Amino acid sequence: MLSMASGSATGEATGSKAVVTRFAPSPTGYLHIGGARTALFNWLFARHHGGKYLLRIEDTDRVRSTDAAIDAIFDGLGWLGLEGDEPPVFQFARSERHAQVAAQMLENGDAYRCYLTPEQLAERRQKAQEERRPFRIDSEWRDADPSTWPADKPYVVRVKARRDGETTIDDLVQGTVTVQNIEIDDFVILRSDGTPTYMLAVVVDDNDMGVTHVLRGDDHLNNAFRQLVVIEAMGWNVPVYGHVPLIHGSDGAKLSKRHGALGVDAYRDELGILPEAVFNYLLRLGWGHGDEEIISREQAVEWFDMVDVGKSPSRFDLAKLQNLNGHYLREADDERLAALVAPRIEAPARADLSLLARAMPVLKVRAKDLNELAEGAAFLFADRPLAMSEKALGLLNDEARSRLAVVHERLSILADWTLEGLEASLKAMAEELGLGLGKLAQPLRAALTGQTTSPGIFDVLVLLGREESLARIGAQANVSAGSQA
RNA sequence: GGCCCCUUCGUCUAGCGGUUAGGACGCGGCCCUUUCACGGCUGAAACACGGGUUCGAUUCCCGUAGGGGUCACCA
Repeated sequence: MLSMASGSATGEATGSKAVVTRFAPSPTGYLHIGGARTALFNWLFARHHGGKYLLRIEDTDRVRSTDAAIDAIFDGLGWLGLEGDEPPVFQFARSERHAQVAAQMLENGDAYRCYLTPEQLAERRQKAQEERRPFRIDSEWRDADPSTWPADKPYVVRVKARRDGETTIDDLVQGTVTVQNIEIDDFVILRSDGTPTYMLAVVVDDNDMGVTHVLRGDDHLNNAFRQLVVIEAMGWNVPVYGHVPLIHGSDGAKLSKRHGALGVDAYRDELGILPEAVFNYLLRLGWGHGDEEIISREQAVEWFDMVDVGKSPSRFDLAKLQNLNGHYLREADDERLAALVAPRIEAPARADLSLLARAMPVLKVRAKDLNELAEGAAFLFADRPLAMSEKALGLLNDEARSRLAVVHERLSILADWTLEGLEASLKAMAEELGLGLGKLAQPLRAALTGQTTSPGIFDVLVLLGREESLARIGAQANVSAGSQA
């Protein structure tokens, strides 16, 4: 048995030990953005301190855990580059060990068999509510002599939490938090079917895995006090805790799976976001380093520490993520982007990777996600006759079409089909006609891309090549009004 | 409701007793310009409220209000 009236976990206690962190998701759904950030912080903290970052799948809830979810979680972590340093631990596989610990606690008198039925509990709970007084488990089995334990009735094993004194946790994020022990209930550690609950398993596994720092969402802060009961009963080392505030939706409500929280796979597949953008965005959500905004992985490892994690919850802001994504898109390798964008193009059969990669430098500056990139690239692979947008059509009036005829004529005899050659030729043409370059460029853009916006017109001409360009211009250049193809 | 936590521009944040309260996203304007972007410049925009402590509070303390979390044989 440990100390008397109180237990405590201090931040300094393990300062000299090698850091071991862990991310322990329950596989009941995809890896959502909040979980991803928790994983990120654990990874970063371990890297920063030269420690280890482990993964544990909390699958003790056999009904809600699925293999698909496990795959989705590993998939998401892999995408973000947050794989564990060792093979993941599957909690359910360790249930025998958990039961052993429960037995040990039973033997030491730190836990007891409780024969209260769920119905009895529900009844008491309801009664407490009706009388408007706080409900606390107060099992008559708590102090029953083991010799009176029925052998043939179902029971759960409850921890025997002390009812006097208080417990303090020195949290890396939340600071000093103290709770009266009377608030900590005799929670269940072993279900009536003999399987361990999360509250037991998490403590046993963290201990056995040598976890020194437990960094997780602050929805677990209250749980930490309960887990301390088991830790103290077993005489184990108390880990350093760091409870990170949750991420809320843009409306301020808790970001849950039914309130707009997407899996990281959705950011990748549906929104076309790059992993480095998610990494950077999540890093800055709840953590800051002066005025720094664009932070590389390496820089993050160097700078990250829990003392800089804020105590207040933050809202998820998609616009900022997209802005960041635009930045990383512009920095990204063109071949890589081409490969990512090709599957998103309408006519994938014609999405020539090398052309796409060549076009990428002028395409990526005007996109903030892969979908926009694909839209911007679509004209490169469009079939003739080109589909014209409303606005593009509006640009192609009689006057414009007759100018296109001139352009077609002149370009068809242009020897130097390069950026420089085309620019010189078109500028000369505009000057001869007494027009601004825009008067020529806009109709030309419409004819070549079917849109009113595109990369620079000379780039478009070069990318499409002489033959295709002339064909597209020719299709729209006409002296007879109304012809559209 | 009990317990715990939180509160700087709309959002993410810097600040750690004395600042014209800084940066970023978003929004407005200007510049660049063949369109759209990018980029550059620039504008509007915040210390929730009330008491203290102090020569002086955004910063420290206490309330109030608001927000969040948690109260399972889920994790």
